[in-house]
Amino acid sequence: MDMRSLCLGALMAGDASGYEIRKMFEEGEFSFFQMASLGSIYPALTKLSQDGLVTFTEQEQENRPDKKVYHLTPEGRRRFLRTLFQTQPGEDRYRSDILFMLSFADELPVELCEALIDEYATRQEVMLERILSSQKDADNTAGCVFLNGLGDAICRATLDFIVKNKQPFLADIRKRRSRAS
Amino acid sequence: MDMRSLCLGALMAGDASGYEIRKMFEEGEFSFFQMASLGSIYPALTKLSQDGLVTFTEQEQENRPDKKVYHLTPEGRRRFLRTLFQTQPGEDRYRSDILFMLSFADELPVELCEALIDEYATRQEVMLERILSSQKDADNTAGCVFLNGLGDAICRATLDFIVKNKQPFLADIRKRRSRAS
DNA sequence: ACCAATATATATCGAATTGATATATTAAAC
DNA sequence: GTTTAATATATCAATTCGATATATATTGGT
Repeated sequence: MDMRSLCLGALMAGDASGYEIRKMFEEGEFSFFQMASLGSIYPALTKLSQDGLVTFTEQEQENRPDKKVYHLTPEGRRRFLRTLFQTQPGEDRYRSDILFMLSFADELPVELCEALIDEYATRQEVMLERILSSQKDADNTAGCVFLNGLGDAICRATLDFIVKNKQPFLADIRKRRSRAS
Repeated sequence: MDMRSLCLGALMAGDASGYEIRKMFEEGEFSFFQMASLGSIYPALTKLSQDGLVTFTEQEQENRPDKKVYHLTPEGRRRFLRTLFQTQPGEDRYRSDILFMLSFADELPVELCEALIDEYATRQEVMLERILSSQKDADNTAGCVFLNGLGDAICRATLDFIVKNKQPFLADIRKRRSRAS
């Protein structure tokens, strides 16, 4: 899914500036399964504006830089929904430095392995907290309710696995190491 | 984690060609939490070779194009491990077109929502199958055993959630739709 | 027997994306 | 009173992706 479609999707929920769209991907509704940086959002919005799929009004704010608030045109809305109908979704991609590093556990000090696992667990806890607070919102769409539930289940399964397997894993490394020496 | 470090990591397990390294990220051990395309692997190997972190021997194969088999130098190995010690791992990133599309479930036909969920479940089943067959390997490192277990747990939690929540979710969409009309 | 598709293998290149930085102002924290 | 974080847009070099070119062998279908 290209950045222009992602921006159209973000504007489906209502008007927003580029900065606000980034927040939707950084902290908001989309942050659990998509991402977008400012360096890709601004050019995408410019292009969408040229193509007539969005319009913008420059809002002068007191004591703030001007804000360009983008708004989906009917054609933009139609185009986005058509994209959803027509495009076969790309493959999911998960990228984790921590898990990559942990795959070399045999070559690392046990303390580092433990630190990596703890860091991974902490991040999952933070994500779970964010999901739980998002679940409290009353105005969630059906899709958001489902996706929050899925995220909740995955985080819990991950944390549960770590609680049960961290110590056995570290013991396994120590055992292999003593056997090798 | 940049591509050069990923390639060094791939070569930790043994000598490999660029094509074989891609397979490690596409289908093999790393495929669950990292990715790398040929267009980034080949330049990275060239650069690593210039920097003396890897060497390569051109193997003439009968009835096959020549194969450049890359080999980690002691310096390359040291550099990689130092990278693991020093770099604080980047944030995990998950990107899913299907889940993004499902967040607009309220605007989509119920049939499309169901198809998207089914497709998501199928992909998870395929991944689980791959993890299970990887778990059968006798020569797995401690890290691989742990990571396969984690992947297993996450896939099962995901599939379990879908089994329990797919029909209620579709019913919720239908209910909201009838209420709106 | 023949044709298409898949697999092995390297390499390149345009297009897209990231991540950092520049610019400017305000609010909050310390 | 000074630094840090937040709001806000914009640009740009470096990186990465995805597609394509090139060449050959094997596999599978008709």
